[in-house]
Amino acid sequence: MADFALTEQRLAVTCRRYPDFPRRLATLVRLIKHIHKQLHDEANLALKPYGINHPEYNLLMMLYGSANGTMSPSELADAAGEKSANITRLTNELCDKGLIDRSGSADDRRKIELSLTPQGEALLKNLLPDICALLARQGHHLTVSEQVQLEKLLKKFLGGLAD
Amino acid sequence: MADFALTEQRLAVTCRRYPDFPRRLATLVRLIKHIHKQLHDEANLALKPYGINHPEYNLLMMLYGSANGTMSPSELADAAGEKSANITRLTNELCDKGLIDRSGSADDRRKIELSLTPQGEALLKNLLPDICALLARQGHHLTVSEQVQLEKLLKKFLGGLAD
DNA sequence: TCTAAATAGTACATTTATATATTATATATA
DNA sequence: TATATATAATATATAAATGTACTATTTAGA
Repeated sequence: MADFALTEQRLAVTCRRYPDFPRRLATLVRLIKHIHKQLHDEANLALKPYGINHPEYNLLMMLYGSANGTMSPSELADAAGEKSANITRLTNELCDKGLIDRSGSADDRRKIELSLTPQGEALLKNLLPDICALLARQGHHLTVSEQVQLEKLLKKFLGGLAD
Repeated sequence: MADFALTEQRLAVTCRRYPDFPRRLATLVRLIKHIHKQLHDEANLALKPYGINHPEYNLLMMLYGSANGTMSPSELADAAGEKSANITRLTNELCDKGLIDRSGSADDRRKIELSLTPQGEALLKNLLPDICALLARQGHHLTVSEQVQLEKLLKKFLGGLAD
């Protein structure tokens, strides 16, 4: 892991050179970046044996968690935090792999409905034990109450970003 | 902003379908992803008028915060969380823009030393007020004590990811 | 000293992501 | 109804990031 102490050292130098620099907030931003990168890399590694990568897994899980089993490309884009143009490519690949299905919507013919195929569901059921284990391992340093607290603070942080 | 409530709804469905799914940790991971994306996008937007993007800004700030004003490409890669091959491209561009300087190291001729040019420093001093304002705005929902608490928890979380 | 292994950086090919423009359909309003 | 505007999805071109292989130099060990 990239030692975060070095980052803090750099922030100290930065504040010495530019005293107005908001050190605490900058620290938070860099922590988020480091954590995100680490989570992304570890997920990719865990998913490789199953032939998909992290963004693809995310799309599958969005569908798995949808209320009625289908989502439009733009809903998927919003849910997964991907640009809609990227969704076209990713869903193409997932279709090619036989993991999801495309079909035109009846009530709005501009829309497309995406859904998991039986193979897609089977793949998820296959890999979820590994992913659950990964998540458990990634969080094992935190007590439940710390997780709750962290969730609360992150939600508040995210809430403030919209304005 | 993508409403996080929808994400929570999807997680609820997921847990109903797959009860072993570690909902709390998955929530944390998705929060980190959402926040990271938002921070990244907002930074890019703020930096656009200055002719650089977020990754380029990060590299400049790593150099700005370095102890002696120089870093090697691999140190930069480590600090900024970029792959070394990507650093070559990014530093090429920053050189072309006249914002950083490349020079061979005297004691190890495999190494390259990168440093900010006067123009690079000037650009940073120019844009830092905007960036500081952005950071302040992004964190304005959090009290100082919440920021401290969040930093503590994120550090603990990051620490557990290395193992 | 000589050779093998390790390290630093980059070039090139490939993959992944984004921005912009285009097509088709739906909605609102004159 | 007719026309303008908005929305959904994608195609295409461009940009950004990654993986792999390669060169040059240094370090370690026979």
